Amino acid sequence: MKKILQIISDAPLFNGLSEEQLNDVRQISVDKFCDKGKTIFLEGDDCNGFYIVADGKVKIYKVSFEGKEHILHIYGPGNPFGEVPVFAGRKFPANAQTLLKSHLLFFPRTAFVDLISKNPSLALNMLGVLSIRLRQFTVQIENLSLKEVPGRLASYLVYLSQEQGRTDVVTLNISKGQLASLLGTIPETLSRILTKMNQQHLIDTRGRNIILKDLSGLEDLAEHGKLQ
Amino acid sequence: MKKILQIISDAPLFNGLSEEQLNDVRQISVDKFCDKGKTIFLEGDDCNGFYIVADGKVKIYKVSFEGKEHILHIYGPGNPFGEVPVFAGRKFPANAQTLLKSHLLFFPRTAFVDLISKNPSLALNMLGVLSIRLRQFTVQIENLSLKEVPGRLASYLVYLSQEQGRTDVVTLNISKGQLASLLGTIPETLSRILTKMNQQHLIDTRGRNIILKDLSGLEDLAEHGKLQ
DNA sequence: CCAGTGCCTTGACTTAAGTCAAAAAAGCGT
DNA sequence: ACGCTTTTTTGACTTAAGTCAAGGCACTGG
Repeated sequence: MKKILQIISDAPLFNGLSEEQLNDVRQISVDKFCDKGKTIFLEGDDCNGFYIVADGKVKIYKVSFEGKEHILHIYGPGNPFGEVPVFAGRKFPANAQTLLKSHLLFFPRTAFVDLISKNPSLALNMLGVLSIRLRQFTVQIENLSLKEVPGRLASYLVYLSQEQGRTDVVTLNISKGQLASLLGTIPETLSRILTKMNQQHLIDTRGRNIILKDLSGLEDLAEHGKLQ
Repeated sequence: MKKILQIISDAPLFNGLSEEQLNDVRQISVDKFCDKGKTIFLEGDDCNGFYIVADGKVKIYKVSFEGKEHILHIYGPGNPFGEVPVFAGRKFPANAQTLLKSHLLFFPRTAFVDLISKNPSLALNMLGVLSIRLRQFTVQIENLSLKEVPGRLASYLVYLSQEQGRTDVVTLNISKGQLASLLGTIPETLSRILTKMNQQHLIDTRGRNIILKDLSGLEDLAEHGKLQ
């Protein structure tokens, strides 16, 4: 287990804070250890603070009345989540569950708000975090409403390629079922589209490794939308 | 034209600020008058500040490669927009255009960041604004990926009913074409669904006035999704 | 090594919603 | 009130993607 102060100082949210400020942050943090598959909160739950992933993986998701699930984000070490109700009303807007055994840091609402009020740079960092989220959501909404599933998948592969710094091959760090949910579709459809992309020599799937045989073709598909 | 100070003190973003702080805000604001249909910024444009609608109406939207448009928000007096790049990178994530002749207040980036650094309550207000946006986006994403168009329309009507404080009738303040774009569909589909809802005595459309004949039926549809 | 479980793929079918085209209705300025 | 433009509706058709059901694959633990 990494030292808490180390985790905190590595998190983008606390970037650029002084030693003293980091210590203040540490003072108010509370450790929480969760097994895989543990529900952290549910949509509509009252919120009295937010979390940062110290270790492990967490999914943030919505569920329809029929039980269908749409994953909004998957967060790993250093990522905060559940901040919305800290600043706007008191209820969580979505559900959170661990995908792996995880170590979380919990920051109680009032103590954190006090801290932000006293540290302008922490406030600006938090504004940055929320703004980046908003930007990501605009992309997600654009994908959902203006692109078809092949375009969304291509976008995701291109994004992974940038994320992992490779143009030849990418590795999925989630299951294909979860990927389907993240792309706003179902596993069957995702599977069929992967097959089609294989046939058209855009990619070559090897389990969770996907060989990018035609990155510019994928970029094109991500932009213009139509497959085949 | 309302006095600038009045507009500023009415905006939720500046709620609870002192007389002096409001004056500081006013000092850095720049007036901008736009005709109807004027593009304020385009996705990818460099940003050096954000706006508040003083008067008029503005749409924030994304455009697909084929030119199809999805409206993310429609903002009226008191609403800020274009804040994302102020705190996260420098480019606008979407397009903005006036729907009416409008009066905007522009806040230059650096001056505003200085102001926020000195006024914790302004920082908290801005965090609140961004958090509310995030919450709205989670609802939009849920609607797009987990509900069909009838469910989205029903949600919107229920929302309007709450917004306008009436359970018997609501008034659209945008065209049906714009509503279609806001719901992530096209005018033809929206029109067909309105006809169906009429047939099932859920509503009764009278131009831009929609009589809610069965609000609980609409709530049910918004929740469970299926029409007919 | 084999059974068992969960994950992924494939096939046949259904359906929601998009496209294209045209008509009808509603607004708007003169 | 008139003609013009824009918005909305309707119809016939196409298509992307969902549903349901079955089968294959792959990893796990005994």
